[in-house]
Amino acid sequence: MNIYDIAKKANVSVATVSRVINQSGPVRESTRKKVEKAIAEMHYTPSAIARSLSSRQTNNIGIIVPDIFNPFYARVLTGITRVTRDIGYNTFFFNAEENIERLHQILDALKGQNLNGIILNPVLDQDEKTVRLMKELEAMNVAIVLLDRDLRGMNCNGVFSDDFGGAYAAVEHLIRIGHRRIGIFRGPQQSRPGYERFMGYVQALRDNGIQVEEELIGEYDFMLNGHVYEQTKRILRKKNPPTALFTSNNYGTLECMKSLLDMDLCIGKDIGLIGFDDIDTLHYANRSISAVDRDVERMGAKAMTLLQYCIAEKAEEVEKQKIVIDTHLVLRGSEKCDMIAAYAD
Amino acid sequence: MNIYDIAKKANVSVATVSRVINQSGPVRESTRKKVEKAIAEMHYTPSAIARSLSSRQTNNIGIIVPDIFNPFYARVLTGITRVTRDIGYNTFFFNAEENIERLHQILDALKGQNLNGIILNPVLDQDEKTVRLMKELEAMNVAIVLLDRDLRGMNCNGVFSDDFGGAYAAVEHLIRIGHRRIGIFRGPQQSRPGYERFMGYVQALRDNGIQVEEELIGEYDFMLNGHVYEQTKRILRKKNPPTALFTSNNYGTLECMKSLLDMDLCIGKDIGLIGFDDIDTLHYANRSISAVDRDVERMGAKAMTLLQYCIAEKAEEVEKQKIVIDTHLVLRGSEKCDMIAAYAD
DNA sequence: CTGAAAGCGCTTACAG
DNA sequence: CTGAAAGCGCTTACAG
Repeated sequence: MNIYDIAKKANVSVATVSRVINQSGPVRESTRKKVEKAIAEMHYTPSAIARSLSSRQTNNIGIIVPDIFNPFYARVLTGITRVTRDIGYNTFFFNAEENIERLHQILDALKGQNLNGIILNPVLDQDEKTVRLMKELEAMNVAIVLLDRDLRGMNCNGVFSDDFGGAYAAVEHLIRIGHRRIGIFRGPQQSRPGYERFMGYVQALRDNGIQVEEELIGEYDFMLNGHVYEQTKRILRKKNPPTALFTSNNYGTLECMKSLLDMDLCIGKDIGLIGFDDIDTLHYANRSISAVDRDVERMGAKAMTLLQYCIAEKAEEVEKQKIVIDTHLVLRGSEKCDMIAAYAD
Repeated sequence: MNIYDIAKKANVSVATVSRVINQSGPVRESTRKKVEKAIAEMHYTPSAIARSLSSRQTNNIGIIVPDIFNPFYARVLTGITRVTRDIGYNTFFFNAEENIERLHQILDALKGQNLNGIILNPVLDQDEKTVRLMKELEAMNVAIVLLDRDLRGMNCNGVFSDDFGGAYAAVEHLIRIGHRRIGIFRGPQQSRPGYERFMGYVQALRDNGIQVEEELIGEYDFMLNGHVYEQTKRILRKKNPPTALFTSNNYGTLECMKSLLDMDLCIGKDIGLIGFDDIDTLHYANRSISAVDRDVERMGAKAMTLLQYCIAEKAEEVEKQKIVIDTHLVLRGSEKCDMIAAYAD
């Protein structure tokens, strides 16, 4: 069944049927009624495919995340779909699984899809092929918004969080309550969140006259693979161990916590700990960790809203926007350490 | 740029270009080379939309989950996309947010999309409108596979887990180590997982000559909304409280655990606890809970494989398949209780 | 092995 | 306010 069947049944032309369906152009009230009746009686649903082909508008967008299993991205997705559902967009979902080649494949396949826009959480912040593919997509008139992670070599719209400010606030707080030796597990330095969070740490130390010490710096790839677990042990075995630790994402926090617990250290007493990104599940286990938090669903929603704006404007002339979402420090006691309690204000 | 541009450039007809792109029909080697060269030089990507319209094959499928924020579904999604990526399908993602009206909207919108198939995790197991919409979709030749939850009134393919067997094994184990008074928080009884898991509990008790007691049964809607938290308190305040509790999903386990911890009870000592579905995060907090576990990614992958099979067969004559994935009991000590240690074998 | 042409189901100027 | 017709970019018998 197609638009011709409806036209015949309602005794009008397909142009008229199209007009009532899309509310494009004028239709006499009585004609509209007839057409609507025919549509209802025949349970007609217009073909989105045919519509897309002739109108050159798919109303589809693509969302690419690096790891849907990380609750952070599940939350982002919730925020995004909460907006799309209201504006009638459909969402193609892709999980790159933190694999750069997989991302390339996805982007390549997307070229033929005629999408209105893409929200991308890049796997790597620095990757020529990603940039090349994104530029091809952009040239095909698909709007692009970056989320959380940046993409060097590509000036484009994005929604990020105040990674620097969040880390700075956390470390500054640790200093204010008396910590002087603060360790950090930093993320990849070629990635915006990894770099900015580390810079926030460095700046907070400097502003308080504390030297940055190599041996208090651990590094990992933001994954859940035991790196932070091992490094936590190593860093605490040093002759002059830190009294507090700062981790750069939720996975790092989990591993660090596990490591401390396995060493029989009491978090918030024997050692202070603040993470980046809150971990809900821990509240139910009464093991909450202080954290730099942000409204992740809002980030997703903002990204979608920005994308929609870009699609509407379409003019390449429009200034690219970088939206930065605030973070806030949530303190729950895990930041404390008895060893330095005397200094606390 | 379209297929005509390529045809012109390669000095062949569009039919030939189409043949080399799709490897449909014979093409002389030298001709193929010419066409491929033209495609490469012009950076041509065929339009998936136009292709879909003329071939009546979108190669798109839809995935509808009730709540992407629940790690269970994030995992399912991982399993699904791990298969789709290999077979060139694109995935429309929808999050119903446990809202039945939202699901109806989604299903309705999907009618025009010409999907090859849908994997559905229904919001409710019993809902006439869902069934009606699914049947309409089925009539439009879209393949359907149910996941985890069932849909009454609809005979269709599905991938489930052995809810009954898993619950039975858990409760039987509790009995074997000496528990006689075992409480349960059961899920919605109109839902397959809710009902089957409760039946497993009932059967295990009966088979061991233990009476099912109303006052040891709590009920909730599988959501994270405080119901189980409150009921745990209430059930333990009874004159003759249970020595062990069984929860019917991961959210219930979290709330129950929190409630027990807030009452200063030591899980695995003062009271036994087994949940349904494992909660990874708790391992990092050294608060692991024994659980009925299942290979969720595999469930997702199986669902996608089954869907693919249905799409390929297409014949409505093919028998509907209900695949049931095994569960296994993972014991970590939380099931124990000192009060009944004497009975343990 | 290759091409001409109809058709997929819509939208959209254009004419009236 | 309404309709005839071209066009969106492909695929697919059919003919040769």
